[in-house]
Amino acid sequence: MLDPALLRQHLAVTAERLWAARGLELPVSELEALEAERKAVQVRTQELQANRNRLAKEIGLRKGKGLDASDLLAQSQAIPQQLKGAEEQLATLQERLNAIAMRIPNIPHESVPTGADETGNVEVRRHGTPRNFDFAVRDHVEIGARHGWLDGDSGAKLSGARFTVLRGGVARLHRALAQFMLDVHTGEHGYTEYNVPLLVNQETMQGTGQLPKFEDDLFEVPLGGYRHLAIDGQAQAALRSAIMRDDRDDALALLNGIAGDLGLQTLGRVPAAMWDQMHDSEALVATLHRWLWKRMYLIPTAEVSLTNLVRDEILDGEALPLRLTAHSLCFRAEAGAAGRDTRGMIRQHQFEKVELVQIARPEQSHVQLEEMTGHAENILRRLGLPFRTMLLCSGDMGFAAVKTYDIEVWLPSQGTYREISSCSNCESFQARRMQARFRNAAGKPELVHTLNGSGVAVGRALIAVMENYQNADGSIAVPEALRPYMGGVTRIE
RNA sequence: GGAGAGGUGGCAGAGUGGUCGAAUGCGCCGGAUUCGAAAUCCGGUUUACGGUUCUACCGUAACGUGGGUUCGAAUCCCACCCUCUCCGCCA
Repeated sequence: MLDPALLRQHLAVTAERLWAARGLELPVSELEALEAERKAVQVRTQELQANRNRLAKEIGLRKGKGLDASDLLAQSQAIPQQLKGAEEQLATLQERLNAIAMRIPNIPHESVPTGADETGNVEVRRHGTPRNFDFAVRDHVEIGARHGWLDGDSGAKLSGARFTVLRGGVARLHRALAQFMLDVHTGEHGYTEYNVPLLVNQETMQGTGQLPKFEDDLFEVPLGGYRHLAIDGQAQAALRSAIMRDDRDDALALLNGIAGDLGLQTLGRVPAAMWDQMHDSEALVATLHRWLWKRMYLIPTAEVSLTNLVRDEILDGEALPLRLTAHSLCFRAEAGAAGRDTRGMIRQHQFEKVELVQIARPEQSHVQLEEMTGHAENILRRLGLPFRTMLLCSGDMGFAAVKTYDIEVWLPSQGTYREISSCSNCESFQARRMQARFRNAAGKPELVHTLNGSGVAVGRALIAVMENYQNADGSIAVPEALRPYMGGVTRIE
């Protein structure tokens, strides 16, 4: 989330920057109107609250002394009702403002080149020379198929498209890669190893920015199973009628009845966005599920779990930067990638990754980004894989980042470099959502900067090793660095 | 899944309707004392949001979460979440 001050005091400039950098149009007039109203309503609400408190305190004082307070009591009678209206109005406004703010991406760092898409990315360095093959190069699918090492058909049988079964020496090589990466990061780069949950709640997904905007990219799991799916038909009909009559109180009562039946927490008021949806949509049941279901999400990257470890914490400034790493499974719905990279295991619904996360002081974070990118590059160097490092342009960066380096590994079968790591500095964007802070020199809590990077994607590293280390006879040489993890095996055949 | 206990400031822990944002102790910071230290004494020590005359002041909110009752809720009522203990099941 951007600093709210940018959306209040500097809205015009902020809108310009977002348009220039990411081609994003801010709803400026809507924000201005909501903000003006919020200010007025908040001031009025707080005045009413102050008034209530003053009278209640005075009543308490008088009663304590055994004095009569009936005049004050009479004055107080009307306040709760006025206050209820004002508080609801304020909550609705804040909800609407927040819903907009939570969907606005970060503003790129000044060192980031402006560009619309990946063609605007800038190569910053290159390492290693692609090998010359004196035989026809096979891609990882062909290499894997010969001995059943990579089995896409079985993956499809068990699960569907974008799943692959690994077998034998290649399965072991995959495991060796993950072990090797973890050992390098913990042993040489100063990271602490973590093992984290793969299934996380909504707050966690909001903290790192996957929610609310990118729900379609995630796999979700209904909590407590599918029995919560059943919504009584009569209750539904009654609710539909209340919505048509625009009767909010009745709708709320009915909603709470449904929530109670499902064993869920009841609502104090209907959230603004939910009310809008129920009004607009014929698909009432789908809307109810969306709002009432308790669900968890499979992480698309361990960045989510690792970064959220500092959510709602005030860290000791002396301890920064924190360096965290984890090897984890990652799950991605790949909703927007239909038809892309359908061959082989480049783009899977489930894959493994060793993730790097740093929690840094603001003045250090850009130095830390360079360092972390170096840590990821180091893995490829040690594996003897050619790569290049790209500075992403403004239009190609992710939602939360201010600056991102992609590391691309050479794939001989494609004759090109393919992304194997992405290292980003999010500055305070995630920290603000998470309320992740440290105590600065003045003793005041200040938002930390968060960084994350792949160190690196295990599945893609496997592909890169298979293709770059293939032999004419279809066997695969084991890179020097991995041999200790392969029981000394030098060749998979 | 069954039974029970419990969730309060950095920690421990009091508070069962009204000067309670919250006693007390520990910790931490500053000061006094001391050659110095310990001990002792004194003072201070949450966060978020908003307003403004914007390194300050004023206000609001927060005692697991969300509601309700009330002029007034940490305290009463309801729902949910989480933790702990015992039993059952299970990798």
